[in-house]
Amino acid sequence: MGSIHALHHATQARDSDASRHAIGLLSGLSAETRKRLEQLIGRPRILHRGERLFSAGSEGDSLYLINSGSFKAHVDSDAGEEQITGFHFTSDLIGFDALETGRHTHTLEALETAGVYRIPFETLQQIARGDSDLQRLLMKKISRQLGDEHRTIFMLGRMNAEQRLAQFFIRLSQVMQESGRMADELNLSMPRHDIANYLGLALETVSRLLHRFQSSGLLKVAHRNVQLLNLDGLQHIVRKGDARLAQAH
Amino acid sequence: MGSIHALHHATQARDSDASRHAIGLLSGLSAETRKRLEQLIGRPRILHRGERLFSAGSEGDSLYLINSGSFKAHVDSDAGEEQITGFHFTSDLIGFDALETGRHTHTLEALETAGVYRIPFETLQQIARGDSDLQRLLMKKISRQLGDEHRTIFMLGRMNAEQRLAQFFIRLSQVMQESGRMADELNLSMPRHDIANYLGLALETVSRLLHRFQSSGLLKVAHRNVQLLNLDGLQHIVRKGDARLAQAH
DNA sequence: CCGCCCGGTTGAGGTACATCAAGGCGCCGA
DNA sequence: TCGGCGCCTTGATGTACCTCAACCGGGCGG
Repeated sequence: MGSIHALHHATQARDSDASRHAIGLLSGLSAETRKRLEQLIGRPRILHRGERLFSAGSEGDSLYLINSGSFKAHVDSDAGEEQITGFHFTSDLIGFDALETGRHTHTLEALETAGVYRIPFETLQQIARGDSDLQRLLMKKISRQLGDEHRTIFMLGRMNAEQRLAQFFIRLSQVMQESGRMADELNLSMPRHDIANYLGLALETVSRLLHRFQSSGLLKVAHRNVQLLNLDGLQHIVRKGDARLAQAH
Repeated sequence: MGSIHALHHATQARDSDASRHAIGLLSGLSAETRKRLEQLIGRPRILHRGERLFSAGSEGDSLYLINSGSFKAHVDSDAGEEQITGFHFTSDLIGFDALETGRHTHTLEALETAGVYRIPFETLQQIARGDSDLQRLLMKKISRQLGDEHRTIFMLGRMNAEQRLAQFFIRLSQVMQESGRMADELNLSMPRHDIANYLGLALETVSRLLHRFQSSGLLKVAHRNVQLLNLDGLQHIVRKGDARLAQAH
């Protein structure tokens, strides 16, 4: 799911703090490289809900570092059908998809007010030429995205509805942990419609499953706030594909 | 589908010729770089059907250039369920998935006898440091894979069975064209089971659809040989999701 | 040349999900 | 305070596809 990073910030940091936060992701790099990167990126661009960072088919020669907020990435058919390929959140690096042809293969749309740094790819690569750590970091980020998409493909190809939703929450929880926040409370930044679309389900199915999960004591849902009460149980569903087994234990 | 490159070679070239072919994919690079690469790669490793180039979870510090033959890439659940994420064929560069953590996220298995060059990633990157064309080539290859996986995700999330199979053949046909061969005759290197798995369908469904496509005059299937008789019709199915429209015209 | 086995086809029946349809609820603006 | 409108929930029905099961045919070993 790209990095399935689509959570609300409970607190919105001041711009300067937030900036340091996202750029901090580039730690481990030499002071020299960091300095050059900081000069390169300038001020973040602000987007509001529904605004597009870029669209499928548009030209792209840059990467974008998400400083705050969240995005959905989607591809669209000629008929205008949309399929969300992943969600992205603070510290994600996006835009790799334009590298092959110079045009983006998917669209990135803000789920809430968000800020991103634009990083011209050519310049970034010049800097990377002199810093193998940065080179490695870039490869890691793009490789991670490949891994995320493999997981998404597995989900869509082999999992039933329960497994999909359970895995969705588990991965959101993991992302929370990685960014150092509570892993058992989620504030979803996307509507049910987008969750369903991402999972390849009808939104009614998602709604019913949420109800069932709550009845099973797996989680507690209030609007877009979700308390994860039994992560083991969710994990159990993903493995066995049967919710009844989860509450049995 | 990675590059959905899984076709038989109608003719098997001599080793030296085949080698030149795959390495030829690196054309556009400077003579100096090509020379260094050719020194780097040595002799190809030969794998037979069912053998694994690498497995999910295993350590990986190299890329692999497919010189001949074809592979399926798949991820597996704890329960041993397999989901094919893509097919790869001659001239594909694979193994990017290990870059993030040093371990592969999926398994690559030969569909037929195949030869691959191993390219240690660290060394490759050193060479790339002095050659921005090679750097760009690497990025293009990995970016292409991202684009392929986006298409796969769309297929699994939004398309019905007919659309999936039609798209499968269209993409195989495109790959044929790119490698300069007849675009209307396919010699599949994978069994029905793998096609079905990749498309997220039961193999019986694939079998029935093949029959229907043949009845509609869209293609002619004999064992693993498939003649594409009406690519426009297939394209029509992908767009509209309704085979009856295809034969109507 | 025969028989087996694997990959593929064909058929009958079940089901997990989508679709269609009718509310409910919280939020915003008047 | 009251509509009105998104967003979500809940229920009733339909169906695309899966599952189970029998069968077919070609290739290969004996």
